[in-house]
Amino acid sequence: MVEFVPARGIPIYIQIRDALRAEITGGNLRRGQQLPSENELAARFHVSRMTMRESIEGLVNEGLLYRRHGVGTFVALPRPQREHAKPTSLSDEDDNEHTQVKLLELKVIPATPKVAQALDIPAGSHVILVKTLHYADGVPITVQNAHIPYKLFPGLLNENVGVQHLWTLFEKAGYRVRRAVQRLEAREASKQVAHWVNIQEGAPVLFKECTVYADNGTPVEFTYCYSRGDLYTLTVGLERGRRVGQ
Amino acid sequence: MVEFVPARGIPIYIQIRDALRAEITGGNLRRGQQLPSENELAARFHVSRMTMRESIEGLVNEGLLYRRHGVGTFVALPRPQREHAKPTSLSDEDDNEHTQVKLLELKVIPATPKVAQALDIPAGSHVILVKTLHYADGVPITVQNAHIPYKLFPGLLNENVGVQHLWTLFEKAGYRVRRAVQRLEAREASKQVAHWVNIQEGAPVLFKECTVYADNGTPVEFTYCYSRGDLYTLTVGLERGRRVGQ
DNA sequence: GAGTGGTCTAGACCACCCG
DNA sequence: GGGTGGTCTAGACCACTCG
Repeated sequence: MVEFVPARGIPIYIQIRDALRAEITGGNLRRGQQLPSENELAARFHVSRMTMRESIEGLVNEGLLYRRHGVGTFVALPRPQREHAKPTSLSDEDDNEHTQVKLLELKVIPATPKVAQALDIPAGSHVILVKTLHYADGVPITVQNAHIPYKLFPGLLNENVGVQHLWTLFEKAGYRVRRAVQRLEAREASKQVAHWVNIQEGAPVLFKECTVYADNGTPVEFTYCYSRGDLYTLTVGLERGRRVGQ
Repeated sequence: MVEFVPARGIPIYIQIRDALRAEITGGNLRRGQQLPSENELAARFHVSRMTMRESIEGLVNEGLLYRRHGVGTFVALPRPQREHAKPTSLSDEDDNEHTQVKLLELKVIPATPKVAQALDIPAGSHVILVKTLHYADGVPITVQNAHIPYKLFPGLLNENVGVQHLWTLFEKAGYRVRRAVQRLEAREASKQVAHWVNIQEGAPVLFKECTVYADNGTPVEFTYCYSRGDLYTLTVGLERGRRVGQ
């Protein structure tokens, strides 16, 4: 935490933040340990205290540090799991190498009333349906029906849908994905779902409805998912808002 | 957004933030509308630009505004639902007046290995078991088994458990609840669960495991929940971290 | 009282976007 | 080029906690 040569091009407060994060996750700073005061850190890194605070702020938001007014700044425990849970457009943890995705259908259809409402478009508008089957270790786990407003992404049909996350395509089109709302239920498998994921009709499935929003609030995706109850666990990290209402 | 008399005792940036939030949610500022520049707002509220930015920052984090470098600050759509989803220690949306909670059991037991691991305490340590049944509109929906390290809250047994959220009790004891991790599955109802929520054995239930952490990273609660699949929907808001990795 | 984090100022220069 | 947000400074005073 002593030697520090700022690079050009990258904001200093981010460089300091990265340096501190490395110290913490690397184990040089132990859990519960108190950091030097903001003034001392600012002097050590040769920046103003405001800049130093900006660095610390980010780590507090990440949950790596916490502050106590009038006392000091401390190292929190390592993050329990995948916090800052990025909402993902697929089945939430499909990033590892043991998962595969198979494209079942890709076509333009009129939006059902429910889909239209979720996407905030007129009922019957064109939406792109992306139906996929998701495997883990070769076993089919999840059937997913994603709906995307055709107007927002008219070029989507030419892209490599199913291979990349839909999100990647959204960002290419200039929509920064920011929020998602999921609704979760336990249901009985319909005949169709049972067929796809290879279980008995009526067996429990985790049903998920998910609406994804860009940072300007536009809904960009509405998805139904059906996952095998016996093989699928959805993990969600929740965080309390920062300084909200205070 | 013009007249503004700062009150004493409350930080100005919070007062400005509240004023702006009211403008937005009140509908005076429409979605997509551009706000005056930071400089102009600072002048209007008679504060420095840094203070003005602090106000805006919070609203951006809440998702009410978004910024575009070199362009301006804009009003996002109203929040889709209960974003900033506070993790709640109960079944997640038990705040309204149509829900009741019945205390089934309250006792100290030795921690099972799984509970001990989740709470980061030695196996067999004392934990407080709070078993509750949650009703919506008079219908039993959820059975919950909450486990709390006895060492952290030795006085909990004397409190009005079951009436207030456990969280309230945590905060009284000086633990600020900050994060939670939930694991969700669809399962078949066991005979016991089926009995409590009045469904057939084998019917689908939403199973939830939840670990709750204080802001210093200490696990304060580990909970199992079983909810009727046909009547219960869990809604979760996800947000992308701010400036994470950037 | 001494030290900490919390708030706030009045400037500055930079990076980005647009016409 | 002109306006926007992004970064940064070198101070100041306040509110909180603890010994």
